[in-house]
Amino acid sequence: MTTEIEKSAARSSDSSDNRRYTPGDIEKKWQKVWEETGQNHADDNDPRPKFYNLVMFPYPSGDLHIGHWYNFTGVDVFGRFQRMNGYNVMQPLGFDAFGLPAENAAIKRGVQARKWTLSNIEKMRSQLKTMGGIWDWQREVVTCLPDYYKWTQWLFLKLYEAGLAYRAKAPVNWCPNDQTVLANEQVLADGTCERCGAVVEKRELEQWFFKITSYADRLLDFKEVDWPERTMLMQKNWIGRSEGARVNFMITGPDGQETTVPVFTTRPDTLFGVTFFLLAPEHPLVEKVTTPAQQAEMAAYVAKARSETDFERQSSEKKKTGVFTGSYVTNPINGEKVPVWVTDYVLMGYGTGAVMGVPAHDQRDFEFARTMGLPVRLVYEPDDRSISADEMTQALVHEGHVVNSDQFNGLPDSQETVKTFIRFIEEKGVGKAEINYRLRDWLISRQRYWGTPIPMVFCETDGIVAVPESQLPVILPEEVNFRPDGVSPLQYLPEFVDTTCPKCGGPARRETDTMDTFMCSSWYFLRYCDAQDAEAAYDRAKVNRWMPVDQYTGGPEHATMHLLYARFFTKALHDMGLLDFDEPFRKLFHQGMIRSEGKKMSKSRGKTVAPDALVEQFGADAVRCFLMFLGPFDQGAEWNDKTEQLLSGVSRFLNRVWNLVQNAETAGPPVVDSAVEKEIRRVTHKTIKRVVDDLGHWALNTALSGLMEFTNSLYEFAAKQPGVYNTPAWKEAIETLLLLLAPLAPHITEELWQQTGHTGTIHTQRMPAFDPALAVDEVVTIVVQVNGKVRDKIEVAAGLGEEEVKATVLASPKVAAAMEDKHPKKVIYVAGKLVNIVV
RNA sequence: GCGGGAGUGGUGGAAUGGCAGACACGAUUGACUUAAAAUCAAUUGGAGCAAUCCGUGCGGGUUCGACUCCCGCCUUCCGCACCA
Repeated sequence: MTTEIEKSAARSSDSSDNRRYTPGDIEKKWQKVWEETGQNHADDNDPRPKFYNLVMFPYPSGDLHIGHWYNFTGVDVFGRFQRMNGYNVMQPLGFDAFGLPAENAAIKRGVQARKWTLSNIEKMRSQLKTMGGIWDWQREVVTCLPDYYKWTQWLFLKLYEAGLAYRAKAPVNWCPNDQTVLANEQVLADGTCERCGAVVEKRELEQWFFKITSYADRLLDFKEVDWPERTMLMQKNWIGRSEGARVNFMITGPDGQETTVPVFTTRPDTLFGVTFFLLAPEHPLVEKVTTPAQQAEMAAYVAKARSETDFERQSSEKKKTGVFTGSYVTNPINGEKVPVWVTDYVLMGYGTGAVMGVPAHDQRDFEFARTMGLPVRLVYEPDDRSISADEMTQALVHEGHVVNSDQFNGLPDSQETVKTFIRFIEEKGVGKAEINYRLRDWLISRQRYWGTPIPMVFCETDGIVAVPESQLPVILPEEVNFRPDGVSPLQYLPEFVDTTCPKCGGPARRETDTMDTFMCSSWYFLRYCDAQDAEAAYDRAKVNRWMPVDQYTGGPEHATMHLLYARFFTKALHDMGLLDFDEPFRKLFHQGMIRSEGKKMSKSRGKTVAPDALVEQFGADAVRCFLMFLGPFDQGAEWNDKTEQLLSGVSRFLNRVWNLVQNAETAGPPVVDSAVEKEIRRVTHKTIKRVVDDLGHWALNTALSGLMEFTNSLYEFAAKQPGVYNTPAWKEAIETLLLLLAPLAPHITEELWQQTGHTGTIHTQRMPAFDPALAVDEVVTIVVQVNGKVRDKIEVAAGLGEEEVKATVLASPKVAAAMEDKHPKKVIYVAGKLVNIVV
């Protein structure tokens, strides 16, 4: 008889048992060991094949939230998996450290942007270390430090030398209240300033651009990459290639002077249908061709268009508006004169800023014609019915055959017809075939302080002069005063602005704009290959050792920004002879995002959840598994009150894995039952197949459920036959479980690996090899259907032939009952799976 | 408007055209406990006493057989959006 006190004592000693799973201690212990043994550093000279596992680096916003953890855990699981497949995995991390939030913190709270950023990095790095990732910290890059941005400046100079950087006037977002330029992200969807709510205006400023448009066609070529279809499609749409023609019209101004105005059109086959001509409000000819009688109305219209936000102006719901210039243009194909109008639906930034109006066959032109009472002339007619221009309610697009077009009448609506027209205008010398892109040149100037200074000076005698390489880096001053007056605070620092011209030695001013932060992220993956190089941006041999990136992981929101810029950079550097390849990222994967209240979890958007408390309570392994168990990695997850409940499931699972190993320690001697051992081996090898496949294609949630099922069946084996403990098959099973789980839960598996008598780290072991012979089923369950409905399930020996299986099925009483004495018309047989009897 | 995803129990989610709901969460019950937590065991899509029937956003179709393929819708998320 045990007393209550004794029981209680047993319980409390049980709870302090040192064989209990205590993630906190285990995780700290192993993280220290891993760091000391340097096992996460990828050596350049390692003979194993390389695997460059890259994740989009974070912005150091202040603290690491659960969304970061989700992202980085998935990447780390994949990297660890590849390492266990025998690769020399390089998995670096760094910080994209220039950008607006630091500057806003400086303005609002008076902290120095640099200090704010570096302390955030410090904090995030230490938070990140608790997840036990294989980040190669020796390769860390921080883009706001001079030893990095020196080379960003150097790359700018290289692009400038190659003729890929130029300076031009361009409109920027201007807040009249704050007296400052805003980034596009700071302009809200309704066109107001995110800080003060004032309506944002456009201003023309001299800006630096990169000629990304000259790479448009190269960027449309995806032959060398294995990317998600949708990402390539987004880039294709963004680049927006359209084939067509440039056609020259002749405007006669009020002074009688003639000026050639080209238009771009994808439909030169509708040239006979032109009934008016349109100019964008910003078009340089507007003032010149407007007659005195129209001047006042035109000036008002242009001023209004300029003051409108892109959002207001580009709404397709908006009614068509416009003003007649009073002038006429000559259609080169038939010599007809048509009126020239100005309208805001023609954009200065696309094509030539001038458009030929073909209302019969373009919906926008049709609406414009109806609003302004302009004529509509059909140059295509449907093949099966006749229509009249007066009765049309919408434009006729891509239908019928050519009419009212002289010798072209009767041609079908086709690419061939378009080409026929292009040949004609080329022969006449009034135009030529042309390809146009939606893509614009990349504007990299920012009237901001916290960014890489543009290494250029302005000299009165020599004009724009590049800072020589030997004078790099152009250091960004740390102490500045912020004044909300629309210019970079750098302009108020004479010690920064005033310099001497590198060419003539005379007085010169430095460029005070800084670079778009996308510049920093367009080459960081190269710097990781040689992060500590003080002599060069990167060593060619080292970059060749690691590039291209084998696996790149990041959010889909970067499809048309960062991913396009980085490809452009790589191609441009390749063409300058600075790289041996021209595609940076071989494989791409977009992880989903953790959302709260439907929106991406991020500090700038409000609510975030910190992982620290969860890690403290359940351990990093449990949090890692939990996040990966939420669903497919590319789907992300909604974070709400119920989400965290799922953590207890994986936490229990890890405890069960732990206890499974402890139970074997206290179990008696093995009792060998060859049939049971065979069964254990079968389950083990089926699991290897499943989990390895899943880990290989990012199905991390099902990899985990496979391991849970495996663990559950091991418990069942042990419950049925306690003698299985410590049999060779059992040991193989436990070893397999630990190896397969290691990428997901690195700490507990390392600890148990040691406990089960292994030496050396589990993480550099190879993944267990799948042996198909051991995974073969001996007995299979055949599903029996009658007319497609399941009526019975029959167990048969796996090798049984078709006829024997059918005979067994037909002998089933349940099947007989379902068949109701009818004769089988047809019997479908799927080997090892199913028999369907059709009666 | 165009392009691309996604719609499955109370919840997160599984399912090479072949047993819908694996694996978990939650819930209910039981064991252990003075009690709770933890753990273990059982049940858990709906209806029905049952045999059985009904169920993967909606409507059609292909097929012996459809969550899966095809056509037409609806809802929702993402990207682009007056691009000539």
